[in-house]
Amino acid sequence: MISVAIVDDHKILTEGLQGLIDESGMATVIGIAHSASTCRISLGFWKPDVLLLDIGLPDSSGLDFCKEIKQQYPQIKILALTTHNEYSIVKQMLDNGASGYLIKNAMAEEVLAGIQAVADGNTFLCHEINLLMKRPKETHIWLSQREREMLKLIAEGFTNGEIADRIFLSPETIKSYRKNLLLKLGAKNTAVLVRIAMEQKLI
Amino acid sequence: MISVAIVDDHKILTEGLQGLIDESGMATVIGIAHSASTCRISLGFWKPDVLLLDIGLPDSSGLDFCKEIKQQYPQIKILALTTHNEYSIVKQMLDNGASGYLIKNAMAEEVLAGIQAVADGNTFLCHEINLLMKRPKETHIWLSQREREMLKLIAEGFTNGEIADRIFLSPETIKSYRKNLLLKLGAKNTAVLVRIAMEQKLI
DNA sequence: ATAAAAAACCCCCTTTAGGGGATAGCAGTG
DNA sequence: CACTGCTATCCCCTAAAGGGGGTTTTTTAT
Repeated sequence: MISVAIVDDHKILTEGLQGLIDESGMATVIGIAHSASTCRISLGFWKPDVLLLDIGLPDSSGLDFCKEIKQQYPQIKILALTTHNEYSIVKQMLDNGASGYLIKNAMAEEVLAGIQAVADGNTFLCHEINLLMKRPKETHIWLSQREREMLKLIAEGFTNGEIADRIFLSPETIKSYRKNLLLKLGAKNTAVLVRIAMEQKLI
Repeated sequence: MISVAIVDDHKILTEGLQGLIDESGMATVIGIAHSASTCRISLGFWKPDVLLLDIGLPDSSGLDFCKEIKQQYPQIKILALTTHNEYSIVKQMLDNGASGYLIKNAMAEEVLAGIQAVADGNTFLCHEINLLMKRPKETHIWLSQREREMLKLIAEGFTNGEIADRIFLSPETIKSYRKNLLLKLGAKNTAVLVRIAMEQKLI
């Protein structure tokens, strides 16, 4: 019997999940938390095999929280359960140690299949996410650390000069990065750049 | 007994909701749809008293769908059930005919209270949304039709001149709108303008 | 009735962004 | 070893945005 813990602030969803998992016979829910902080306290007691983790938690990003849990409890398999179907979010989640990724409109069967798969040490992606990740590389936008940093500063309204001062680079360098970002994201100008960045959840 | 229909693409959530409502004794779920199109077909047969409606449907915006349903079936009370806690979304939903608004991290009791309230002809907002809507007017951002239109065109990357051509106005007028938008949203430049617009779901 | 708003328009001037290049070190990979 | 990607730098020039004013008409709400 696989022990499962759930962290999600959608209370109705967690109740539904609990019923679904407990009735499956293959796994049992040993704990539910509605925030990262309460989960942090209880996780040591629960010691679940699998943790179902949402990203939009009220007090923390599931992305950071995933990394944190994996460092403290490397044996716990993390199965992301979110509404996000953007490449950058999925990639970050997997990079941060998640063993699987489900989107919330997945079928109930996929949740159970995912729990089974990650408990067995495999990686599991639900159908829609699997299709997303298998798309040719060119359709995915992926930026370097510096580029993401730049993008954040641009979206915060800093000019090239201000960014240069802030991160101790030449304004001309910032200009180059900016041009490159426009190219990479296929944006005509800053307005579109910021829009795409937010749509793709790059910032 | 209040008859309830649910439209939401999160299958696990709808199952949980169904159990919750059916067990309450005060209402019964007579239909579930996972998309606007399937709901559109079934709604005439179901004739529910209350419709629980999500916004992030795969094939349509719940905002538009709400207006559509209200026009065709004015007697059906619509209770929004979404993840969005932005003023503009709540306001648009209520303007489009919704009788109530719940966010998905609300307590189970609030869902039942909401169903009861809207079935009785009252307006119902869950606790968090009630607080949000009661905040002083100045903290809410609300734009005119023209301003929203402008904002969309700016976020699509059009320059003042291009926008002017497109909507047959003087480029100087567009400039004025732009300056005004920066003021209203408290944005330093276009990058911040677009970011805030997307954060507040104004576009 | 009258006061807000929304909607539309105009001028001057400065700053910032964008389009077009080009160069070069340095890390990791086949 | 060549190649690719990331980092960082520089120049020229044009286009666009932003800051500071200002006016008028129409619509909408009280």
